[in-house]
Amino acid sequence: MNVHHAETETLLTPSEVASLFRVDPKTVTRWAKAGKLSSIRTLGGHRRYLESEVRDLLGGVPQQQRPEDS
Amino acid sequence: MNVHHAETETLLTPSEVASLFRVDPKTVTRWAKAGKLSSIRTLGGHRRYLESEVRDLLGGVPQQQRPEDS
DNA sequence: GCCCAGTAGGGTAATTTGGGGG
DNA sequence: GATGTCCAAATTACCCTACTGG
Repeated sequence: MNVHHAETETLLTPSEVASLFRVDPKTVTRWAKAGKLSSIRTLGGHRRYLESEVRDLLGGVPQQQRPEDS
Repeated sequence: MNVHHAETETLLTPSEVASLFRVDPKTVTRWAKAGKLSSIRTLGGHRRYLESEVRDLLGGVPQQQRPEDS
């Protein structure tokens, strides 16, 4: 059981997530709006993202597509 | 296990890789599909490429060092 | 309260994707 | 076999102004 408490979860800012994916911060916002990425809201309305989820979505290890995969 | 920190890896866009190789961006996509080049996907399906791998594939051509990397 | 980099929001260009044919 | 081009649709980047975070 590795259930971490939310308060111990590291949060990332939009620009930090954007840098990891090499996209614009606005694009990360669209992902959150589209439900592709979960987000926490500050009391002022700014979004924060779960580092663990972002790392998971990054895939960690890039993959090479196989030529004969159809 | 040798899990590299892909999240610290600098990523390149398709057009950037295409410019470095002096080919059409579509050609870079074909390289990725053929498994000749590893790639990461954004949540929207766009590909991002590892700068280190691209540099390596460029064949030992000395690259211009950037003055500031922060 | 002021400062200012970052973010939200909305709108418009630019890029990328995938397929097909040369 | 590999590459460049055309097409339509989807995704992303850049523009602005106003507000939040520290």
